Amino acid sequence: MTNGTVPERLIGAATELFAAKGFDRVAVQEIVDRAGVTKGAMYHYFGSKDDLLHEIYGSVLRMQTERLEKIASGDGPVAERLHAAAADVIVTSIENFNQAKVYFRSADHLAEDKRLEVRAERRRYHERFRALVEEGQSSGVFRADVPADVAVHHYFGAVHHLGTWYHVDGPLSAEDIARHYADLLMGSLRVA
Amino acid sequence: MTNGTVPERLIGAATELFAAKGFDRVAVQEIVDRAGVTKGAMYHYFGSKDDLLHEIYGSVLRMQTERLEKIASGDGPVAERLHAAAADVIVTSIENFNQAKVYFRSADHLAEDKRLEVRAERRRYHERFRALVEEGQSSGVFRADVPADVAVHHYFGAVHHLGTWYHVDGPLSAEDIARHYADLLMGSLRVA
Amino acid sequence: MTNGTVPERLIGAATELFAAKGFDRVAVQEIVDRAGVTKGAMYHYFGSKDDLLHEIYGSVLRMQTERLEKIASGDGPVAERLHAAAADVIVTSIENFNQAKVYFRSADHLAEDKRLEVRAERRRYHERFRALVEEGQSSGVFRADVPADVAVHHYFGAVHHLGTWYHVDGPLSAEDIARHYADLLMGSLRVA
Amino acid sequence: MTNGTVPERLIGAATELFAAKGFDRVAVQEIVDRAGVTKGAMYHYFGSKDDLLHEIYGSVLRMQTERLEKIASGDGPVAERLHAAAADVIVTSIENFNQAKVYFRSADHLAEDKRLEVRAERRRYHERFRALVEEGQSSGVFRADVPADVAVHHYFGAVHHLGTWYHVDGPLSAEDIARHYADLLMGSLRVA
DNA sequence: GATGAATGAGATTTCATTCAT
DNA sequence: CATGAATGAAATCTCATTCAT
Repeated sequence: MTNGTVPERLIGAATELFAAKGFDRVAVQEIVDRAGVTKGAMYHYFGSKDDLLHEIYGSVLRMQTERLEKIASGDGPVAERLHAAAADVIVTSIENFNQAKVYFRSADHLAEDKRLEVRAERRRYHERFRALVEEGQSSGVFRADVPADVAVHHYFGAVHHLGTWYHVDGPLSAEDIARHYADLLMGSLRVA
Repeated sequence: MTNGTVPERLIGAATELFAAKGFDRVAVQEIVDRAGVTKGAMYHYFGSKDDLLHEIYGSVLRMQTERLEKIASGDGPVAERLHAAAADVIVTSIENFNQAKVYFRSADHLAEDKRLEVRAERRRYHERFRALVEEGQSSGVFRADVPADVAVHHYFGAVHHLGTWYHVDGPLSAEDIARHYADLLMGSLRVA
Repeated sequence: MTNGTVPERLIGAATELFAAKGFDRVAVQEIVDRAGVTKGAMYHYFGSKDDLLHEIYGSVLRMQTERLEKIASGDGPVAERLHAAAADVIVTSIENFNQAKVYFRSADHLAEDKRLEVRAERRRYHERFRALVEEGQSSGVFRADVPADVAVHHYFGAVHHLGTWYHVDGPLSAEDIARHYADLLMGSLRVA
Repeated sequence: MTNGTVPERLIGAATELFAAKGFDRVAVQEIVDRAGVTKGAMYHYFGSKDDLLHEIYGSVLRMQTERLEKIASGDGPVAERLHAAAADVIVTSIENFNQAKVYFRSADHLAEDKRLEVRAERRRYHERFRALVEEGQSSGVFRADVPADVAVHHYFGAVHHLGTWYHVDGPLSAEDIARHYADLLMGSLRVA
């Protein structure tokens, strides 16, 4: 972890450590040791340990929001767009597994102001996804007896949980999981 | 929080605080203050802060394992038993929401020895649930193109996520959520 | 500095150090070293370094307020009461010289809430003293062409300055200084 | 604070900040931010943060010493010269209120070598003022039962205290205060 | 002349745990 | 049974200063 600029190395070290042990279990000293710099350097670039988390958090959130936006606003049938979106979030989460793990498990460790900011962005993401589900429900493609909100929470629960059981070097590739998860989602929404 | 025996009060206080803030954000002092006792008393009954978590953790796990065992070993059709199990875990999680939240989010905060013990128990639970799914797959009631393991992880991801969005005083009752979640699971496993 | 209870030793050590070097120049570590305890012990008894200052500050302020109250509300002629009050504050400041030095120089190092509390108390003290001066002015014993407020600030400036030049083992006793200072005050207020 | 040469801007910024918060509560970063330069620039012109204080300190001291010298060595009656000197120090302190505040409150924050230098200069100032008082005492114009030293300390205590209560935009002008303070001094020295 | 990244030492505070009573 | 004083290690963060550019 001694390649790249100092801030990059710090973000990298923090990502690995937060992913492995959780925000509260990582000391600033560990982060800077792994990045090969001193604490002073870290506080030169980041206002606080929280800032580091916020940065990691924000970059995942931004990426996933952008991708969802692009996929959701495509022009295929809604079932295809939802399937693509559902699979894409898995693939990108696994490709950036450490970042995603940090994102999935450290939501509530941000300080007040940043928490609000992030929560608003998350809500936008959730709503965009829900809109896809609702679109399918209105057009009769998806079952409508389950609230779209509940279905979305259900699915993202599954996604967030990936971090606790999936192993990159296990038998299932990112694409396998993506396909299975998306299939489960599509199946669960099929009209009876 | 001044009713019941001292250990009960301590468990109660710890449950509320761990659920609200997460294990690492709660000081032993807060717990004993809320329980109306002193630190000495806490260390008289519990060996460590970790022990307190372990206790809460264990009681949820034990209860859910017992209930799953009873439901899974019933004699109705497998689809009914799976639906009942899936709904039951939601209802009991919501009925003991704070305990469940602690269970859902503080898995990795246990010390090494207890972590192993708990992990083994969790695995048994997971395997019992998976056996139900496999039973349905073998008998052709459920789709078999998605590994049972993946389906179970998918579902319990959704369940664990409840703690981050569900509110007891919201518009949906425990039974509503239970039915929706179980329906989504059954739908997702239906043969195409 | 290893006699007395732990909080007493801490207050004692802090008083000496704050008096000698000023609040900001004293590390908590120095205080606890001198008191012969650990930092943990200090934070067991005092919420912060500020608290320690507040305690010292408050005890001086309380003592001087009480003494002024008693002297001012006596029943001799106003000139005698003012002279006694002016001399008394010198004597007690010198008797508790370190405490007084801390009080005189570290006013603005308190945190916001405590600063307001202390400022209010100081104002009451100032006003009680000013009332004495005004009483003498109304009754024609003191010159009235100098605002009482200004005269009081003038005198207490002199008093607060004691800490920067007076030495307990110098040629002048507390009583000498007290008499001279009070004489200067009385002289300055004499009608022309 | 972006007019003047870089060193001037630095001195200006430091004066305001030291006056407002005290030397130890001001970070070098704040000073350079307010002056609109970088830390490198500051260390180019000044050897240390201490140096900045020393500069401010020295300029007040030099100015007041010069003015006292001129007034004291005039040829009017000693009472007039003392009154003029006493009033002048007030007026110039208020005209340069921030500088004076820094001077009044940050005496002991200088490093060893500079502290000695400054202390010597202060003593000369004190002695020149005391000489005036003694001159009046010898010639019988002032009371001689109070040591001149004590009277001078008394007066400069009052002067130094100005920084803690006087507000430039309050009801009393610099000249008002100057007159009152000088009157109090003269009154206090009058022979009984 | 001037920059600003980086240091390294030290600041205050927190906290799970122990132990004499 | 229970107390609460005390520990000691570690946590986050600050800051004057240096130095390669």
